Amino acid sequence: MSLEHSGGENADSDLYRIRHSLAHVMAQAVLDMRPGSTLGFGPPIADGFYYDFVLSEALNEDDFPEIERRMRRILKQGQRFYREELGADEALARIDEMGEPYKREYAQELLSREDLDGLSFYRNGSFLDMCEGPHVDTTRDIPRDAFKLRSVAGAYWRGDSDNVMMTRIYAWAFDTREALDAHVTAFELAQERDHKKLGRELDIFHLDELVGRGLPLWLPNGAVLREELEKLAKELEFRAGYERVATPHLARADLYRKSGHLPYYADDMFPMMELREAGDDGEAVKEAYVLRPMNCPHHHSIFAARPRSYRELPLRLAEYGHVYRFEESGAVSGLLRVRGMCMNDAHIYCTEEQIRSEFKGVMQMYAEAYAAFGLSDYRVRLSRWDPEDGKRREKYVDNPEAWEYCEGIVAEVLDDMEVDYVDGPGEAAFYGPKIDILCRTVTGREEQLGTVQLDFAQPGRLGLVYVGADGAEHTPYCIHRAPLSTHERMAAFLIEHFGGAFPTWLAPVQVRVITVSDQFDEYGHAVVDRLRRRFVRAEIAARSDTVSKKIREGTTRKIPNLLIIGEREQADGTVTLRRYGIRRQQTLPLDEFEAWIAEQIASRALP
RNA sequence: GCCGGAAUAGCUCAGUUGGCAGAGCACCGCAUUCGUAAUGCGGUUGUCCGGAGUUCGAGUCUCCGUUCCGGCACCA
Repeated sequence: MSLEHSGGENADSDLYRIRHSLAHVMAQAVLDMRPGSTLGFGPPIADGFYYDFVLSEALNEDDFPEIERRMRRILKQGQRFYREELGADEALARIDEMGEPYKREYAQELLSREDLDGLSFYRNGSFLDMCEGPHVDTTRDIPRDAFKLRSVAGAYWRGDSDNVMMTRIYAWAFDTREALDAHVTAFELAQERDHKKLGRELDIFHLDELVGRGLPLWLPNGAVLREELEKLAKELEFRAGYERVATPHLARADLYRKSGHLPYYADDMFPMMELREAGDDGEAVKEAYVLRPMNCPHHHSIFAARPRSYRELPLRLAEYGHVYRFEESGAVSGLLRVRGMCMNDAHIYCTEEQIRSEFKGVMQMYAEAYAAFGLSDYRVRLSRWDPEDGKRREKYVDNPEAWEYCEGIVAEVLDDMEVDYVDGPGEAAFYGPKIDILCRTVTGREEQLGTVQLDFAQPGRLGLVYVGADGAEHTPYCIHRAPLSTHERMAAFLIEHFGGAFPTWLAPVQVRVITVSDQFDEYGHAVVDRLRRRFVRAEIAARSDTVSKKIREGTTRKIPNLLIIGEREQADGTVTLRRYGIRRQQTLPLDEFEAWIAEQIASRALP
């Protein structure tokens, strides 16, 4: 059994043994219910375990109570775990007896790969598994009330889509019932922050079957988020010496042929638009266009539009560019994976000497942007090519020296800046290594947010050159970067990160005025007018509801600042401020509030 | 794309063996003019995801498709 999934637990720990043993117990229960099923892997994971099966008859979540019942019965029986070590031939014979084709495949691989003399097996009750262990002594050592089956899912044998699709049953497992309950409660609480749920409740985006899968409609509140993100990016990029460009969402297919994208990525693009013309021998394609899946060829075309001098470098071309990718149907999800998106893109054309400082500049931009969100829970990955991976080898530009050189530069930058990072072999772009910023969604899935990529291939392929100080032509390097990812993915993360309670600078509605009765609406409107004149997104709750009702409504909409206005406030020219999540409120002169909120917004203060 | 599940009002959901499509919230109207998380009364709201089939009769059963959810694979 694979021990790759240590689940954050030491393999010798009690919890690891419990989870690992429960996987066997669950497999025993499932095999009892579905005789003739065969086994894949069944490792412990971060919050429990799973086991993969090729089932003789499908199972679904309705079967969970029965599986759990059988598991508890096994635990009660106190089945002892027996370890047995067999020599290579004996082991294979044993697996054949078991009738486990996938276990046999893996056993053979282990025996050939790892110079092992034999393999170990564990038996408990009627269940026998090829497994390295360790396990508990008896099933009585496993708490009966600290596990819970979670979901049933499909998973390819050994993670390869060319292999059989197995059925994976996930379960939570802990060492006490309290730990399990705490985990389940935390999980359910996290579901409340799901960007799909909050996106609907807070009127941020809408998905319409008729518009198309993966093509979100941004509602007024969502459009504000986009604008604020774009404002932030433009400020950071302006200060860092970027120039803005604007380019069309589509291009002639020839552009993508020349860039080399088309032959390799046609399947991931929307189908080509072909303009046909009648001729002598029927219709012929006159022109073909593609919806662009990336902005680079457009920006490269701007670079190539006229002769470039080394004096212009580094040339930094920035654009929030719309791109369209035909993501596979099963991949599309909320705002996280979409088919039409708007990317915080830029391409930096530079000399070899400038690579390091430009890369550093982009890394600093990340740090500044993420600090503005208070986003600190992310991992940095150095994404390299993997020349060993035969299946993927063809997707990389074949130039081992360039790979080695560029990966060296990127690693050097990270080391120089003392950034902690994880290694990501096989995660590179086809044209070069990259640094990716990975964040976790509320459901625990890790996704790539920002990226910086060092491209040693495309400029040459497209014939981009600049004239150097020596009067000769040179090929520039290109850095592709998207620190703020796409609006879609960034918004998804920020919605979950803030649980929908955005800081004032980012909030769709920054201030809502609540009048105690409509006698004070006139003053309320005056307050709103003054705030709006300073570009504060303020509105008035002008309904004849009770104050309680309006406060409840403002709070459930997670509006950061509620202003209560009644007789006292009107008489004194003050407002009473009730901030989101803070029960204590304060009354202050309107002037003072105006200055305060302007400062909150300008400084992008966090709550 | 693959495995499993789901789709009923704007939202959350109920709908029995196939027999008149419902509730709460939201929305609209009227009354209320209110000081800190739901004022009262009344009303509107439907391609029961789409198409085909079975049936005297389909929200309910069957088939095909679409979309969504949980995963896997993919993510230039």
